[in-house]
Amino acid sequence: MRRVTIKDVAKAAGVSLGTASRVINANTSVDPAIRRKVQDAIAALRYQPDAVAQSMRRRSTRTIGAIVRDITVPALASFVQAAQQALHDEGYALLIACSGDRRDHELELLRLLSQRRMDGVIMTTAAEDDAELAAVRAALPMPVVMLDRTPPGAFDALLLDHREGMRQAVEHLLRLGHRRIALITGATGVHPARARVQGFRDAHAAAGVAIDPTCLRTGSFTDQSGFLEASALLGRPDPPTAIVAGGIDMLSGVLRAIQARGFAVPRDISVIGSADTDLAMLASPPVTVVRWDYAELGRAGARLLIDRLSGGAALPPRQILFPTEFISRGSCAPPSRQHC
Amino acid sequence: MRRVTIKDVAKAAGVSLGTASRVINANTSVDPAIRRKVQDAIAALRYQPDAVAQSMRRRSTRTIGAIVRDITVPALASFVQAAQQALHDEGYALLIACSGDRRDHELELLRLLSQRRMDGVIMTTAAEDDAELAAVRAALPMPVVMLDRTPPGAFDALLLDHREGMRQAVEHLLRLGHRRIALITGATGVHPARARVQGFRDAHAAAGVAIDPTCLRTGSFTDQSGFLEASALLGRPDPPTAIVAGGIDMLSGVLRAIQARGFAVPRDISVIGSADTDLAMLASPPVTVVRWDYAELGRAGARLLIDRLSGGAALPPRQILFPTEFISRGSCAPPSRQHC
DNA sequence: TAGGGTCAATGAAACGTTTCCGGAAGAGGC
DNA sequence: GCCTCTTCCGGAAACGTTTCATTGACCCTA
Repeated sequence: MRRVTIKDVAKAAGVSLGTASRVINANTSVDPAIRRKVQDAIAALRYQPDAVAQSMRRRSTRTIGAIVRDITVPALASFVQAAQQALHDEGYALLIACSGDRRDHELELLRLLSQRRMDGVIMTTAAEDDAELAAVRAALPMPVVMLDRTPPGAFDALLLDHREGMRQAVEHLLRLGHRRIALITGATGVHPARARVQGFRDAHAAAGVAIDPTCLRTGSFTDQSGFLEASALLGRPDPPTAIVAGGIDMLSGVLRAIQARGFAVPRDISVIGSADTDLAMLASPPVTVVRWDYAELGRAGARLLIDRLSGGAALPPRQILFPTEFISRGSCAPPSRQHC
Repeated sequence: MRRVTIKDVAKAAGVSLGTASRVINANTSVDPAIRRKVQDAIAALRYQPDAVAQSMRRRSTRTIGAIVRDITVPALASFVQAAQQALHDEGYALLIACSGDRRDHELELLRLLSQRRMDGVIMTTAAEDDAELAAVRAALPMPVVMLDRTPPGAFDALLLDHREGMRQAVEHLLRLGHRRIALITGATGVHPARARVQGFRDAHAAAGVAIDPTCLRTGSFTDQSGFLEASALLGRPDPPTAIVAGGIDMLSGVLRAIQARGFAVPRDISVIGSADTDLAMLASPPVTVVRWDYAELGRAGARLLIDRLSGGAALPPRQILFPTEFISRGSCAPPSRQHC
């Protein structure tokens, strides 16, 4: 059973290929009677245009590629879902790929997306300044929207104000009396880690409190890293009295480490997370977080891409900064005396 | 700057198109010297085959479509991620689409995936017996793997043994002395809800305990539904002494309802969840769950599809039943007297 | 040496669209 | 009644591959 093509439609309607195509794409004028006949043929044959052939001819796949660290992270999943929905509404589909924040995976995926002729790409990157990554990104023939990254070069970007969020979080802890605050975040080769470290410093500087450099842990953004760093911190003779998890999926690791050590939150240690989740809301006590709307980010990313794809190819790059919000819940308290 | 095509490669190497194609696809024999020349040309020009043109000609996109209820649900995200990884290893990409468990969304997405000539589809469905959905599914020209669904017709399927999992969970509660146990799950038009209800009945029957039909809530699988049903149950004069959340993202809703009512787990009410999550593990007390390996499911789904796509088109449909595991944690206790 | 058989390379067709170009037919103005 | 303009349709080219049928060269055998 052969697939029914536009040729079949044309034959059934007794018109030429070109005419059939014209009524399908409803752009130019065609005689109403003939249009009618073609539409009837389409309906009768259940004709569906072949998207691959259309892509071939139009040189556009109407598909966007997304490279994301790990779609298992709820925040990233909502981002992807929102982007997918917004893109869908505009007739675009979303191809997803997970890099695991690994440089070589990322390289391979970029190659893949370009070979598959994506119309656009939404991505994070494992390292903003890696030369090879930068070269490949720059050589990409389609528009790219960066998610919470600011690599050198002219890219549209969705940025979060982690700096201010972190500043508020640390300010809150300092006000409570904490003087040994730890920050666990990712490598400073990327915007969110850098911005958080800045906010961390900002708050300390404003309060005139010195930072213990060994309490500043910049490794990787994973849950596992959250667990390891927190375990190490808590195992020291002079553990911090508060830990800020500066990564969207690090909170669970930090909490596990705390649980494993038998520490109580917030009596023995105060905790602040980044990005809101079921876990943060329903833990007991509920966890204070710096949060933002990831779904809005997804929609904005789609918007950015669609703008570029519908005529705005030469627009200057736009970087949108999204606010973060400090939500105080029950996981912070003044430090207990024995730890001071 | 035109894209470099195989024609450019052929010209640069001084051979014909066909020859260039043959060395790229390395299938038939070609003179070593010529092969060398072509490979040099490819490297020099940085030629990348155009996947769209290849799809066009080969009649295969090497792309799989996934229709999933909501990728924000961690269990589904790990499924998707595992499937994507396994497919990627075989040279397939994954196009994702979220149906929100809405019948008409699902219909539209199926149309979309067929129009885009996906090589295969992995999907759930909002209703197994809906006539129109069934017709569209059956008319799909590519292999389909069902995720935890058993619609009529011959489909490969990944099934979970929710029945046995639920039986064990309820047995556990009955042993603890509970006599009013509520089950909140999705509509019985789909396998997981049906299987859970069966397991629920199995356990009661085995213990000779009667079921209060008003404690059997089959609505929809969402978090929100978990909240609403649990709120309603807890607001009754004779609330159940235990609630089983029979859906992968219902636990948070149920816990929120309990929290809102001011009930304590497990003193006032025992809780069991379905599918393991950070939330279940890190809540206090940690929540007893029926769990399984969603990533393994994803890999198996990819396997099923790849088998069919590489020669096994005529294989009889395979339905794989995956075990569930009952994990007892701290959220269940004997019912307190005042509720009995 | 003629003829059959192999091997490798060429050229062309095909995949299913869209779009451009030319031409036919009809309408309208003088 | 003729010329021009407009409208609409048909035919064909093009998008970038893969693959099929041909062809040409060469070797081996009778």
